[in-house]
Amino acid sequence: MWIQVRTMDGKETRRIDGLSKLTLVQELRAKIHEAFGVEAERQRLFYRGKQMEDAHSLFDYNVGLNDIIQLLIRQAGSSQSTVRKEKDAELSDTDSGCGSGQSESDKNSNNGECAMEMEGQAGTSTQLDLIDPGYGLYKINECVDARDMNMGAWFEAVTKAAEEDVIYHIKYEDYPENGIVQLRSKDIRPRARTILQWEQLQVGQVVMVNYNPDEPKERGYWYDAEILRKKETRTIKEIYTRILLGDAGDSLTDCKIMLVDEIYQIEKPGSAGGAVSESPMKRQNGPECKHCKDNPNKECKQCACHTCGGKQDPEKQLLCDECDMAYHTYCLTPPLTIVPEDEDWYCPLCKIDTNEVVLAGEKLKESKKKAKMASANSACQRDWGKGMACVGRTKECTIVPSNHYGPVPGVPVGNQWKFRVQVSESGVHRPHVAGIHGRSNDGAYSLVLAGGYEDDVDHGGDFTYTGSGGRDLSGNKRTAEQSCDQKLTNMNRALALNCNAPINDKVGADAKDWRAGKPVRVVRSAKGRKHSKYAPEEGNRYDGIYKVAKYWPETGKSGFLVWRYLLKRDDEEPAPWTKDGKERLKKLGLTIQYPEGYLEAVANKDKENKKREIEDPETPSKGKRKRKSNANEFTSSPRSAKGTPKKQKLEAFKLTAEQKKIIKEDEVNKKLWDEALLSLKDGPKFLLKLEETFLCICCQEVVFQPITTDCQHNVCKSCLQRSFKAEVYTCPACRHDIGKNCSMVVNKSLQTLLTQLFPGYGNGR
DNA sequence: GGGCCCGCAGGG
DNA sequence: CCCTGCGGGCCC
Repeated sequence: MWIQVRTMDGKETRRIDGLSKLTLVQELRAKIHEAFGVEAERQRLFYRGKQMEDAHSLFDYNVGLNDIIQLLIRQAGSSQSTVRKEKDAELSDTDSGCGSGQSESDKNSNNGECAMEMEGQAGTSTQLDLIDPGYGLYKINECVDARDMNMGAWFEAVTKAAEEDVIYHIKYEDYPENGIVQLRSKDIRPRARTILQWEQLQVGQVVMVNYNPDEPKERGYWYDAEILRKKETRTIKEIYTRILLGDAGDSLTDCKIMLVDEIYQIEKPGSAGGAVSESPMKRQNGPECKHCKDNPNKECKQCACHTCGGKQDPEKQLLCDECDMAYHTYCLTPPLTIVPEDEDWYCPLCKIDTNEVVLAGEKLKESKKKAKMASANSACQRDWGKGMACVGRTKECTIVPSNHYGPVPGVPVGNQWKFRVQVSESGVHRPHVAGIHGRSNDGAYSLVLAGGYEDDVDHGGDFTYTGSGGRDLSGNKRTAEQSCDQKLTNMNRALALNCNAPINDKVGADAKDWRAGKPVRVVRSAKGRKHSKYAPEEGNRYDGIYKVAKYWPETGKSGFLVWRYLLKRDDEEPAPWTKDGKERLKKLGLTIQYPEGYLEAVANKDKENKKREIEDPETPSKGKRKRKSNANEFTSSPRSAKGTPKKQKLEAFKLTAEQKKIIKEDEVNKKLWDEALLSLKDGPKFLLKLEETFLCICCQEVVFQPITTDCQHNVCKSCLQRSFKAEVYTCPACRHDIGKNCSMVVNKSLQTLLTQLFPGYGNGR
């Protein structure tokens, strides 16, 4: 498998090949060193906002195919705090220290960066008299938020002094030990006090959110963030953001915000007019200690004395230099009477037992789901996850719902994909492995012919198909020999329901009028070539709509009962193996599709193998040979795919006369239509263009019940209503004032067209 | 070539 | 949550 590594500033992105799911972060670092020339020690790696630690694998972090990992480059020869920080990062993961994985050095990071003026006075300072220094935007004793220069998070602070309007002397309310810190005015702003409602949150907006880079599911510190996506269903509300780490442009992309009802508006400098002396409601940071949640009355062996758990006598607690645990001098055996003067002190556990295994085991303590996975239990010697067998989807078809019958708009008969996961992404056949997609009390939407059952007969225009089940799949298998009778349940029942006849689970049924049955999308896989000459040469091909003409139980070759189905083709688009069909494929310029970046990965692998063979020509191990032949097999086909005639004129997408008429009627969207219609020449791709053109900015799907605004944007009626409910009366796309009294008339012409071109797309909305 | 066995996705 | 499954790569 391969991934992308991108520098934090987004300026450089390189792909890293030859990875497996079991690749460790330290191994990845070596490859990044090769690709970027950045030594492992200088790399800070983030995946979905989470910092990656050496001992873990890509699988541990759920890194998927072609995902992006962000690289933050440490300055070479940076101060001790860097080293310290790295140690903390490791500890944060073992959960041995304090806090929600937010290291002590982060909080103190101003130490090295800013001049400090120690002031005897401690404690928080609210309700003090505001003093106007005579210049600048803030008064003395004003409640502000101040940025920590190293981590980029904002903390509640109070101004203590000012020099001109450039430097403010501030004091962090929760970190009196930091003393007085000098900051420039750009790193200070009025204390956040406005919580934004869900409806007020818009894509592109920059707000202040709570986020924890080490433990994204936990409460953390307060960062500025740009909203990238909003997702809302009946039960969930999700916001994905780009976390901004200071003003150097560093950011963490695709960070999911857990606390969506604690998102603050960013106050403009000077907006408080110096009026804020009483602090607004205190914002909550993540607890320093996950175990006791910072409860001072609770004993805690994690953040307080590791022996007694007591929090008293902090000055008598010794910190172990290995595990960072604290021990009262008097809780040790034998007790110490004085604090030792040595630089390093190791606790009894670390001194005796430096075995890391326990810690490593703790590290791998993952989510419940992961714990149940086979790879977590079995010792798993074998490598896996290098290829396309275990990858997840990177896209999802939203143009039609998953229970959609009939063709998927924009996917012509003859469309071909290398892997099943791509077929799933396209929406044509969603299950990853299963042959039938359906619901047992509704019907089947699609099936795949892959030669998995050898009693199946394929004549192209019709074929017989065998149901699923009746196999012993224990041992985590996906297929096996028939070992018991199949039942007409689950997917078998679903497929039977497509037949135009009352359901019968005893003897099956014949359709009265087979064409009147529910449509099934049929995909043929190259695996079916063993038995069928209609199977494609490579990958999986969409062959159009079939109907279930009849189904019946039968004793299969195995001797067990199986359910069998006769399907007949009923599609106007010609089948890919017919003369017409072949011509059409040419006209549409259809070629097999590979996952993004797949061909490069194969090419790189090929190169690697060749190189290895030159370096080591005498001992080509069996494994190497095999891999090489595989790679060649892959690379040869794409070449022929690329060789398709380029100048061949593509068949344009055809709109009906009526559709053309309605487009003219949709005058308010003339500009958009004019541009979209230019893509008619691209055939089925026209629909993709349309999808893009009429995407609702709120829900990120094709607009449903569209309202066309004066500013010529199209938004779903329900999305706009939601916005109005929150008393936001501006266009979600451009902020143009729509007016409270907007009548919200649905653009009927547009709705008619979209329904025709994307049948069923609004179902369930 | 063939057995083995992994996560993902979906339904129930 | 659990169960199922006409993929697909590893390794003998």
